Amino acid sequence: MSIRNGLLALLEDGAMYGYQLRAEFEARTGATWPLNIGQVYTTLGRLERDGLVVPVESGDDDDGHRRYALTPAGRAEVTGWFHTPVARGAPPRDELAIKLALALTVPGVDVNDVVRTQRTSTVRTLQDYTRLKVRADESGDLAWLLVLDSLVFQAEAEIRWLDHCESRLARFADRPSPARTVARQPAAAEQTSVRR
Amino acid sequence: MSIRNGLLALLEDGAMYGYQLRAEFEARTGATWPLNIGQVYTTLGRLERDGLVVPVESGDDDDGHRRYALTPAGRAEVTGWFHTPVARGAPPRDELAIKLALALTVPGVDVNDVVRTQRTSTVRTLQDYTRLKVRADESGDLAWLLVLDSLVFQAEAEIRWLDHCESRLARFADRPSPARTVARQPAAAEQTSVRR
DNA sequence: AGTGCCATGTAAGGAGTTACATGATTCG
DNA sequence: CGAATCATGTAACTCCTTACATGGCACT
Repeated sequence: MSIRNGLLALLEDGAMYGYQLRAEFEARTGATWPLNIGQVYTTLGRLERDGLVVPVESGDDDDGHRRYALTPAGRAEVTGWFHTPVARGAPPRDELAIKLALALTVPGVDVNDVVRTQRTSTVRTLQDYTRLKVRADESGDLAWLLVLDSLVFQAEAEIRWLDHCESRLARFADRPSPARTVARQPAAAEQTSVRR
Repeated sequence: MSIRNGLLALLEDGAMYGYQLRAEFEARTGATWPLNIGQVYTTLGRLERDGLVVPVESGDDDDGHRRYALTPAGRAEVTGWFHTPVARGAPPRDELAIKLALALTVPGVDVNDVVRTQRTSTVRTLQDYTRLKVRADESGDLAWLLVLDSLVFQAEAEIRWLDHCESRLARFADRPSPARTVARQPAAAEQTSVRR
C-alpha cells in the first residue's frame, strides 16, 4: 500500500513515466528502500484501472515516454493519505518478536542465545546507520536525514527491548515452571494446547 | 517468511494439524497477530512440497485430522532460523517514514500537520498497549509480555522520532530553500528530477 | 431443528520479488 | 562495434488477505 500511495504522491508534482517515478522515489527517500521497476508498472496499471491516474495524451512531444497524471480522484486519494495516520492498530508481524515468543516455548532452544545473537547483529546495523548519517548530514538532504533517523530510532528501540528481555528472562529463571504458554482463549486452546 | 518459520518451530513440539497450528501460534504470541487459517493450509502445502514437513500416517487413530510432522530437513531449518539473526539489512518499508519524506517535497502538504496527526494516533495506540500489559502481567504469560513490550518500545521510538522530526523541521524553517531533494545519484536523477 | 464451533480446503486478488525479453540511446 | 544505461513491459512465484464452500459435531 505504501508504494501505491507513494507513486500517487509523486505525481502530485507533475506527470511522470514509470522509470522516472522509481528514480524520484529512491532519490527522495535516500535510496533506503530500492523500488523494483516491475512493480511500478503493475501498480500504475492498477491505478489506471481504478481511475486514480490517466496516461497523458502527448500527441505533440511524443518522446516514447508513457507519462501518467493524477485524476481528481487520485488527487483526493493523496490528500486523504497525508491526513490519515498510519494504522498501527493491526501492527505488522514482527519476525523478531515472533521468534522470541516461540523460542520460549519450543524445547531445545536457548532463548538467551537468540537474544544475544540478534543484539550483536542489530548493534552492527545501528553502526552502519550512523555512518550513513554522516553522509546525509553533509549532503543536507533533510528527507534522507529523517528517514535515517527513523531507522536509528527503531534499531535503538530493538536493542533496548532485547536488553529488557534478557533481564526479564533472568528474573524468571528461578521459577521451576518454564512459563509454558497456557492459552487465554476460553475453550479453544484448552483443547488444542499440546504438551507431551 | 515469519509464518513459514513459525509453523515449523511449532511442529518441533510434535505433529499438529492446520487448525491446531493456528490456535497454538496465536496462543503463544498473545493473539497479537491473528493468523488466517487459509494461509496455514497453503503454507503447509509449500512446506510439504519442499520436503520440510510430511503428513503423518495415522492408519489407526484416524480422527479426520491431517497432522504434519517435521522432517530432518525441517528440523534443521528451525534450528537455523533460531540461530540466524533477523536480517535488518534490507529494512522493511516503513510507510510512515515514506510518507514524511514525500510530504517534504510534495507541494501543498503541511508536514507538521502530518507529524502531529500521527503523533496523537500513536500515543493512543501506546495507551492501548499499556492497558493490555496490565492484563498480560496478571496472566503471567511471559511470551505475551515480551511481545507487548516490543510493541511498546516501537511505539515509543516512533513518538520520539516524530518529536525529533518536528524540532528538526523547525530548525530548517528559517531557510528560504525548502530542502527540495536533489538526487545524490551521479547522473540518473539529475535528468529525471522534476522541478517546475 | 438450528446455531455455533471445529476443520479442511479453494478462489480471487493485492503486494512484492526475481528474472527475462525487447528496443532505443549514449559513450568509449 | 560493444557495453551500459534508459525505458517498458511480461511471467512466474511467494506471501498474505478476504471470502466462500463444505462437512462433522456438540449443545440448547
